[in-house]
Amino acid sequence: MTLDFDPIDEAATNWRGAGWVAVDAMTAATSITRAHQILSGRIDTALAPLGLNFSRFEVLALLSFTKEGELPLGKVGDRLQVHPASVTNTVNRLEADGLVVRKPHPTDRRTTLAVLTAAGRGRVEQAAVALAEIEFGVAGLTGDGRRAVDAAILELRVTAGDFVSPPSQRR
Amino acid sequence: MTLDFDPIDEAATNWRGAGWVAVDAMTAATSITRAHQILSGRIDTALAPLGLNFSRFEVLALLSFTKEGELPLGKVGDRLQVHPASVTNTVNRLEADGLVVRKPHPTDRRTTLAVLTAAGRGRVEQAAVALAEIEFGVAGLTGDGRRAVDAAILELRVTAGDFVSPPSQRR
DNA sequence: TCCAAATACTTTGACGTCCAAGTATTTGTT
DNA sequence: AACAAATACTTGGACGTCAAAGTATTTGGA
Repeated sequence: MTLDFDPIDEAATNWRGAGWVAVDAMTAATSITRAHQILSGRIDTALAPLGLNFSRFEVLALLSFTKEGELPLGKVGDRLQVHPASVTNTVNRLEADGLVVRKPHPTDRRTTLAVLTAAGRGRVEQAAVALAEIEFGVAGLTGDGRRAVDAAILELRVTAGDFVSPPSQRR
Repeated sequence: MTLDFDPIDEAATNWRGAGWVAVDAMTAATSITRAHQILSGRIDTALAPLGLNFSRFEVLALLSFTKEGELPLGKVGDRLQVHPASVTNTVNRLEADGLVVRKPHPTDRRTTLAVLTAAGRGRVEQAAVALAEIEFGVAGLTGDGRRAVDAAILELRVTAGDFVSPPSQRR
């Protein structure tokens, strides 16, 4: 199923031939889409033996960075930039697997906390190792390539309103 | 819901603090994931009034580049690098909207052709204009940024086995 | 104090993607 | 010629995501 030509390059040629504009924008968008497909596949494959996927892993990792290992569900969504319904769904699964527990917020009864269990803490450590081993799916990207991608996408994220001020000290 | 810090930068700091390795790989992977979210959202928003999403648009565009406006479903999947089941699903919807018609292959009865209808051809032209107007969601990426992203991700796609030989004449 | 508006989360439903299995047809070998 | 293997597509099921609506609780005025 491997092609003997670059499908994105091919698409660009076709677009120009059809007289369509914004070809460079199209190739950039298509490249990013394909890169995401590749990463997502590699990462999910690496995490599957641990019963995790990237979303679930991200939640566990986020919790593990907090002092108490707990965070309101809403905060989780904000940090990871995912829809509230997705947070609910992800936490449901983590809870079913005993990696996280829901706990009422001590003072605000609207709020629910996700709390990392001991099992969850162990699991996230394993997962971090597994992901480091496959370099988060970006094996194939040199250090320069990674920096270039980060820098370019930073512009994109700023225009999307991900955050207001430029990071104080970006390496 | 806009944060006052860069969540990816924040994550990198946390990872280093936890003593986890492959931090640069993590940020690259996270950047790409977030970029995909942003693009996908912008593109789907632009296409929604036309009753399309990016997948459906890609199929129509691909068909429109062929001489006869038709292609076997399998070829569509190969070119767009999506799962056969997804092609079936996408073509089902396009067919329900009258943008495409299924036709038996003249000589191989296993094969089904997707054929662009007149309505489909009109729709894809409109969609191409709509997408050019929003620059495929990559507004915010400079020309340099787009080239950097293309080049970096090309390495990634090659290691993923997307195609065998480097493109003969990549601009 | 009272109540409309905001906030936090869940539920439901529409889609999309992939995998695995199933059906039909063609190829390649013996 | 016969048949196992490969190819092409569809189906069904498990998951994931998002939008919109629903429930509960807190906030911020009037």
